[in-house]
Amino acid sequence: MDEFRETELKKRISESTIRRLSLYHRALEIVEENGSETVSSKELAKIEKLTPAQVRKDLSFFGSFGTRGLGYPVKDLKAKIARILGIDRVWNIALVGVGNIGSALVSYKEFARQGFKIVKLFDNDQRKIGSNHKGIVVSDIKNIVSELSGSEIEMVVVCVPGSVAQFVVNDIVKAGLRAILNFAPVNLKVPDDVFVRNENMAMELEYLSYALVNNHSKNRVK
Amino acid sequence: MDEFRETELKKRISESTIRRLSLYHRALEIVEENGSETVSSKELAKIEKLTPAQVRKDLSFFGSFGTRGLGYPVKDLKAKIARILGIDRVWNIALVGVGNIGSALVSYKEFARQGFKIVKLFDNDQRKIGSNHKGIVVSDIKNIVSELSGSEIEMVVVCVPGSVAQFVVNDIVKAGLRAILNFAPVNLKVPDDVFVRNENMAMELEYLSYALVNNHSKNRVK
DNA sequence: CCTATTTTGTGAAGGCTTTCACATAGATAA
DNA sequence: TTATCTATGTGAAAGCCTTCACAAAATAGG
Ligand SMILES: NC(=O)c1ccc[n+]([C@@H]2O[C@H](COP(=O)([O-])OP(=O)(O)OC[C@H]3O[C@@H](n4cnc5c(N)ncnc54)[C@H](O)[C@@H]3O)[C@@H](O)[C@H]2O)c1
Ligand SMILES: NC(=O)c1ccc[n+]([C@@H]2O[C@H](COP(=O)([O-])OP(=O)(O)OC[C@H]3O[C@@H](n4cnc5c(N)ncnc54)[C@H](O)[C@@H]3O)[C@@H](O)[C@H]2O)c1
Repeated sequence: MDEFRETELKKRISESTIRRLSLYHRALEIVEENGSETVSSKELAKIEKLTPAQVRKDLSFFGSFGTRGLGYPVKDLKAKIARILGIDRVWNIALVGVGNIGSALVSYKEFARQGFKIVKLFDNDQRKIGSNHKGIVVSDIKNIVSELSGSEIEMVVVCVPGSVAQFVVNDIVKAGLRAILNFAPVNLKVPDDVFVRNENMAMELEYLSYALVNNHSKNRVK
Repeated sequence: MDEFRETELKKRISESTIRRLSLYHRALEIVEENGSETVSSKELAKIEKLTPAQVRKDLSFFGSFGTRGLGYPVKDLKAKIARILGIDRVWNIALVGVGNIGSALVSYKEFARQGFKIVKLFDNDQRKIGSNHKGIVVSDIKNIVSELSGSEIEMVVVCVPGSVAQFVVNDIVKAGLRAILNFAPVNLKVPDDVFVRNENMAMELEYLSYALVNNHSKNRVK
């Protein structure tokens, strides 16, 4: 039953392919709501502004999910992508730094619906420790290693200031966790077997700035 | 004086190069704080976990900024990258949807320090319209087209629910704006000359999920 | 001034990703 | 059953990006 696990495949799957799988999954939710039983690579591509060939190629790395002349079965493909991404289960998550952005994430119910459950909060502010956020009591950051070690938590969202993010991450690694979503604008140093994804909003604004200044339009006249 | 504007260069600059320029800029701030006058491609690469060759290649698209045997002048290179990215000025920004994530962004002072000034807020909730957030009175979304048209605002951050994001964006485009940072988990349809960057946190969590499930470690044993 | 050392800038090579294009297989209809 | 149509799956080609490797340029030290 492990036919989609990458470790058993010859080819390395690229990061962009995995990111697009997320998009296909999202697109399939839309198609499913519309009540369609099947969907073509062309339709999926249109929803996420990609090419049909890209969609087919990406999916083909993991198997033959479609039917020629018909397309892909919506429910089935969605389940298969969920399985590939590992989102056919619940992930328990801890969040460190219950400030502006941390609070916003805790209040966001959609994550839980998608199987990403924030179940533990940490902070170092005495006014916050012990207080209740959306049913979760904020723990003292001092205890993070012992509270995460051997717990059911496998991912951590880091929402602390950049100046302390590396220290917090060192503790997360010490506790044996291997997946970190980082909002602090710093490059975190972690061992090779720990996965870090960065959310860098300033970088996106800077990209927009560059695009405007350089008039990067696709149909600009020279 | 426009020697770094892409429209005047032969080569197309890749998206990844521009994103890395943001990283170099951030790294240069660290180096500058350390008091160094010059910095090598090796040092810059180390800070952002890239290769020295990548750093040199990226910079070489825009000119020869370094001195052989010595490295790059920190202050000067930082200014040059800022100019390339268009962040050697202030950008006035509007934010639509003053909810969980929108409020967090408004409260984030670092953006203003970097030249990204949120100067206008919009919402459709009567309880929020007219209220004051960090010194800005929330405007009614009904007036967005007229209030943005011809204003000093050139970028918009979209923090509304996915179900209404496209409608809000249609108005932003109608008002003549061409740069959007979108937090809603939908693929926005815009004309070719409008730039959209998406912040998709669920996608990053899904990538972490995939990495954990597939044990994607760089030094894993087969 | 000369030599050793450092580090840039850059063609070329290599590697990776996307797009192309079509054989293939199943659907649909008569 | 046969013909027609549709859309997949996939090698091959094209395109793009990163890494290599080294000449060139400048420093530093004697
Ligand atoms: N707020 C935004 O819109 C935004 C945007 C982009 C990036 N970021 C980044 O996200 C991070 C958080 O930003 P924010 O605006 O929420 O800041 P914030 O100051 O509101 O929140 C930070 C929280 O971390 C806690 N904290 C500080 N040191 C800690 C420690 N050692 N251990 C545990 N908790 C600690 C603080 O008590 C606070 O609750 C920062 O790195 C910031 O640069 C924020
Ligand atoms: N909060 C998070 O952590 C988080 C994480 C990932 C993605 N997102 C996305 O960000 C967006 C905002 O999320 P949130 O948690 O802040 O939601 P929220 O409900 O707290 O805020 C949404 C705001 O938009 C306003 N709004 C609704 N319709 C509007 C309209 N037509 N015009 C103007 N304003 C309107 C609401 O009044 C509200 O103030 C959503 O698309 C969500 O999917 C949020």
